Amino acid sequence: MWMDDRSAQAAMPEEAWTIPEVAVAVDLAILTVRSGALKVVLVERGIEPFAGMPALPGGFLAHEAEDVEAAAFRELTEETGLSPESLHLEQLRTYGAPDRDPRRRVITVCYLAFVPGLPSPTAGGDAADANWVPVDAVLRKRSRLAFDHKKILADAVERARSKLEYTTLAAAFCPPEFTVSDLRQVYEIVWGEELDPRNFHRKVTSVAGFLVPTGGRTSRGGRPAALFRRGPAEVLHPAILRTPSRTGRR
Amino acid sequence: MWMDDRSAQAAMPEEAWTIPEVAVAVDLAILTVRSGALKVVLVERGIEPFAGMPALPGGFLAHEAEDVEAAAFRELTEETGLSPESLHLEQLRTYGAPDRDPRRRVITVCYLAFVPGLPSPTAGGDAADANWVPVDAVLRKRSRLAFDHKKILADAVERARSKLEYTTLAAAFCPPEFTVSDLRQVYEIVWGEELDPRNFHRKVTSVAGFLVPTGGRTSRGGRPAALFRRGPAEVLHPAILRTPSRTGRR
DNA sequence: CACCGTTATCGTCGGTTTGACGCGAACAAC
DNA sequence: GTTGTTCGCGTCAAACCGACGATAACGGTG
Repeated sequence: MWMDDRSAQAAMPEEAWTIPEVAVAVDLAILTVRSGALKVVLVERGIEPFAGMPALPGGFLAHEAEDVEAAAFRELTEETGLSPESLHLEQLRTYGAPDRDPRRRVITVCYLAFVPGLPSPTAGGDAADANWVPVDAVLRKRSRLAFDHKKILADAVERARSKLEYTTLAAAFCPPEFTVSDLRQVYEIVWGEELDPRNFHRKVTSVAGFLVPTGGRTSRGGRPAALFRRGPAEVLHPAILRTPSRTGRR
Repeated sequence: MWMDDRSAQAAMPEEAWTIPEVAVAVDLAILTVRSGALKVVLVERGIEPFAGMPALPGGFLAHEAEDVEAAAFRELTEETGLSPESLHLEQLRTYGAPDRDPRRRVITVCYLAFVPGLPSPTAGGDAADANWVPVDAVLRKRSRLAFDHKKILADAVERARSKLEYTTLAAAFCPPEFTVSDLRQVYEIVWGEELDPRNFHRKVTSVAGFLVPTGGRTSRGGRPAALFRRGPAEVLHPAILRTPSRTGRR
């Protein structure tokens, strides 16, 4: 407590208790849509524990005074080379099980970055490798990640999926000019679910401020499709919900 | 990082850098519905900093190995005397701004407890007082809380409000047998918004598994109302949404 | 008992959103 | 021209919404 802890430390001589300090880390679930798949940046650990095993990028605070979110941005920049200006970076959750690191006590504040256009990560430091990896392969039963990173990744993916329901974020994964089909593919890739092209078209075009028609058209085999640019809206009104069977909630 | 941090520490001699350690606290937004109002447990700080100022209950980890969620449960039990069996306790967010505590670096993992039937808190330790306080009074412009606790409380209240939209939690704040009006009052109190009794009645009675009629009736002035028990459902299908004007989204 | 105020419950109405799906338009390839 | 493909419009029934009228069933008052 801010005040002395009156019950847990009551039996202890007062001068024996000092505020415990633990190592604080940040971990990053950096997600993107690439080559038709939802992918995450994984590094291969070069040192123990879990040497050789894939893990989420992350690290300890650089110094005692570093802001946690700043540490997340710093790690993101270091791992991906991305300049963090136009970045969706949001706190996911803090994982603090006492045994999550076999060496010592570590609690990790996890952040989710779900952004397009990131470059390929470059392995460095104690990371033997760093790559974009398809999420569905990582989340399969047999696949393993270091620490509790598989659970963290699962939480991050669920958060990313639900963000598409309520925000216009999906359009950011499309080229500057894109068709409704391009946009639909982003949804299908992230949700892992096929959507009816006609109903999807009706929904996205009826949300004010989501799509701005450019007048242009593209053709890729069938009837030419109208081109759109991203509109000013950031929230979807109404939302584009997944089928309830896939989420459990709602 | 799990591996050495290759850029932030690159300029430093390798042996000069050790993993920084910070104090980790938990803070609790313990919300309930009491005497017709949404209330939160606040303590009055007995020591600096912010001595004499109201604050959320919370505290540092008892020892280096204590689980974070266990620390939250421990603090909850200490402050309220509640046995934490049937408890909704969920992680809200971690607040880690470097200057949030004027004395030293502290990051705090915040939890939300939104449960009925808690006893009155008993002040102790360095807390000069502990009480249930109406949330709306605390969130007013002129009101102040220690540290960043006002922001934390605002986040907690928003979370609690949205939980009523998607879950059957509100029924837990009603007696074992209750009327639709009892349930509606919970919604109105938490949301700070009046609801149409007729539409509310239609909605809650049409959600499968939410309410189970007991056959009994109560009378409190007007026409006797049917009595219900809580049903097995935990999620609301369809959801009972607030009017969009109050939330911004949707 | 008649009446009234109050609350509960049912029902109606028009509007919106939904999923399922038919259909023709507009292209490319052959 | 024919075929295959994608696109985009339209239809339909079902679900759901907010607004609100109407009635039922009390307790209280005259």
